[in-house]
Amino acid sequence: MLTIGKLGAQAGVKVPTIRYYEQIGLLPEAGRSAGNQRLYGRKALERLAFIRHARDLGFTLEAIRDLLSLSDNPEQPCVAADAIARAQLAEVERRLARLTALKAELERMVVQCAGGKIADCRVIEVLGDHSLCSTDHRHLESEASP
Amino acid sequence: MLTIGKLGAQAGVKVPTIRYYEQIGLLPEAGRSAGNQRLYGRKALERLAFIRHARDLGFTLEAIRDLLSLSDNPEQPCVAADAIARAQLAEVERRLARLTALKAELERMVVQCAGGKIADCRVIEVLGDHSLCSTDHRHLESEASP
DNA sequence: CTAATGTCTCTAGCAACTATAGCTTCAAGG
DNA sequence: CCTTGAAGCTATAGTTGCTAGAGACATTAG
Ligand SMILES: [Zn+2]
Ligand SMILES: [Zn+2]
Ligand SMILES: [Zn+2]
Ligand SMILES: [Zn+2]
Repeated sequence: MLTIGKLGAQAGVKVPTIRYYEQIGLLPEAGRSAGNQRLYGRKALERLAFIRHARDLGFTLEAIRDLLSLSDNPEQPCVAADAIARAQLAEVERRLARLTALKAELERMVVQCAGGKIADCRVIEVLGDHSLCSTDHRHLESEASP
Repeated sequence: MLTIGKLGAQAGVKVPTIRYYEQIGLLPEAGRSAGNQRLYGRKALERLAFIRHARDLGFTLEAIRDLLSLSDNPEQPCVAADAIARAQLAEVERRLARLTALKAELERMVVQCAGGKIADCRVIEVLGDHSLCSTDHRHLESEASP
């Protein structure tokens, strides 16, 4: 049996994060020691490692919640899980496209600046006027984190 | 003079967002009409467009605050502005590298799944075990938004 | 003049944590 | 056995960049 600190160290997750996952129902309520401290077994470690890895791959906690409940029913078909993964892949591809455009614009800005006064700075100038940009990089749809 | 709604429409920024920018001091307090409604001139529109464009390029509000105060001093040298832009470029490049790795892993997962039961699903399997990954895609340093 | 927008303030909520405060429990050394 | 320090507990508030709602006032079109 692991204390919360050991569990966190093994899974690479900070202690308050584990408590947060329990609070939002992503981890089941842990058993407690005589002194009211949480205790975890191998299953909890596996579940937490799953969460951690999925987070590292950019899945949202909502998606992870669904993936976990799917993985609790091993006899079901896996199409739903695959769909979640494909949606995540599509999301990553959209961000990649946008970031690639941003990178191009930022490089252009930085390269074009001759390094004089603010009044002549290309960085400031381009930031004030999107028509100086070479791509249409604007935020069209919503976008989430990492 | 523009009302807040017209200003937002011209700059492509939602009305509550403008009020939010004023609240956090990114926009100066607007003048008011007789009936206490905010009124904006050309300078406010330019400033808001600058903010919007910088946001679209991924700068944080903190960075934008600095850029704006730099652009208010046109006689100063522009090295500080260029440094902010270069830092943003570096940030974008780091995210790009990470997202590229994520994309590779997600593609591998999706392709390898044969589409049977959850118990045999490669997606679920890989999520539970990072050693099945081909790259080290983990969250090493902190990372900010889109 | 009335009805439909538009605007006002204020508060609360979103994701996914992180930090703080003030307490209790545990493990190890003397 | 006792003390000290680390680790654990709860609860609350803060982070970023907005967005949504309630309820009241202003403006404008017909
Ligand atoms: Zn410059
Ligand atoms: Zn642009
Ligand atoms: Zn599958
Ligand atoms: Zn992995």
